[in-house]
Amino acid sequence: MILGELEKQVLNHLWSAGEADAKQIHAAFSAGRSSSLNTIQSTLDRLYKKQLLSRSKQGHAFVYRTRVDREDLIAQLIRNITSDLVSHDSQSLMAAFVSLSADLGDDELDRLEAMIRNHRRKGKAHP
Amino acid sequence: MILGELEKQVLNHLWSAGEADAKQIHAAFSAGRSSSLNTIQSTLDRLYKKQLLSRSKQGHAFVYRTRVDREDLIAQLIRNITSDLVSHDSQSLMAAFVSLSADLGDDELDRLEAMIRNHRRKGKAHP
DNA sequence: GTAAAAACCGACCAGCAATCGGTTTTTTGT
DNA sequence: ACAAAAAACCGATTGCTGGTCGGTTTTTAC
Repeated sequence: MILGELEKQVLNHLWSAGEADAKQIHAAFSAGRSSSLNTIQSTLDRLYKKQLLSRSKQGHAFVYRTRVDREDLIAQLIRNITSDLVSHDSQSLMAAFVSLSADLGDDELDRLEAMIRNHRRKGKAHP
Repeated sequence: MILGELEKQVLNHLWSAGEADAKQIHAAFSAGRSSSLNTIQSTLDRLYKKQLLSRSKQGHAFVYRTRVDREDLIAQLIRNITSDLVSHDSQSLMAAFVSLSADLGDDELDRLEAMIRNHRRKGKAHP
């Protein structure tokens, strides 16, 4: 699965806003990016069909919410894009990630190491 | 930039073989995947135009080589696919990666930590 | 110099994101 | 209940990219 620009922006908005309907998103985007309300609706529908959003009618219009966490979606996208490129071992992926984090500061590296430690603990506690 | 299946397979082959011409790749793929020699040539040409391959005439035909390391390409793909999704902070990307490495074993986590340490040293030594 | 091999050109199809006009359905206000 | 407004839905178009080759030109080899 691949995501377009507008789709990503809509997801971003929903991650920070929590929930919104097409009209609200259109209003929020009107400053800067201009897409018709219909376009926003189509995009929401596409994301809904991709099962990245859930929706329910609250009052007049559909209100959309994300169905995935940002990190999980990113992880999924990475998995897709790198499949067939990192088949057997995870070595390349790890190396790629380290190279990717070339501009990480010391404190960010600290946090990453902490995450790894935490991940390790969780793996042990929750087999 | 996004890569198709065949493009990835061609890159994989070149990473392991070192170098090859269209005919050799076509021959290597003939068992399993079947694409015409022309298709392989087109794919090589597309990758060449994307500057992912270099080529030179050795003897009769163009011989292609990769111009990027596997890890660097993966890193670039990740950067592209996640742009606009991880703009301001790198936190999400790190979290995504940790979630991505859910199936990493202890020794792989060890290696990852070693890579981070090494990366840190390099950053200090080479500012 | 001719025949084989390779490169190149151009075309076509498929899939997907973005775009939006127009129509139907639903909601709302009187 | 009905008309107006809002929202959802349908369908079409455009643009881009990968995969696929046929056919033609250029290069190489004998």
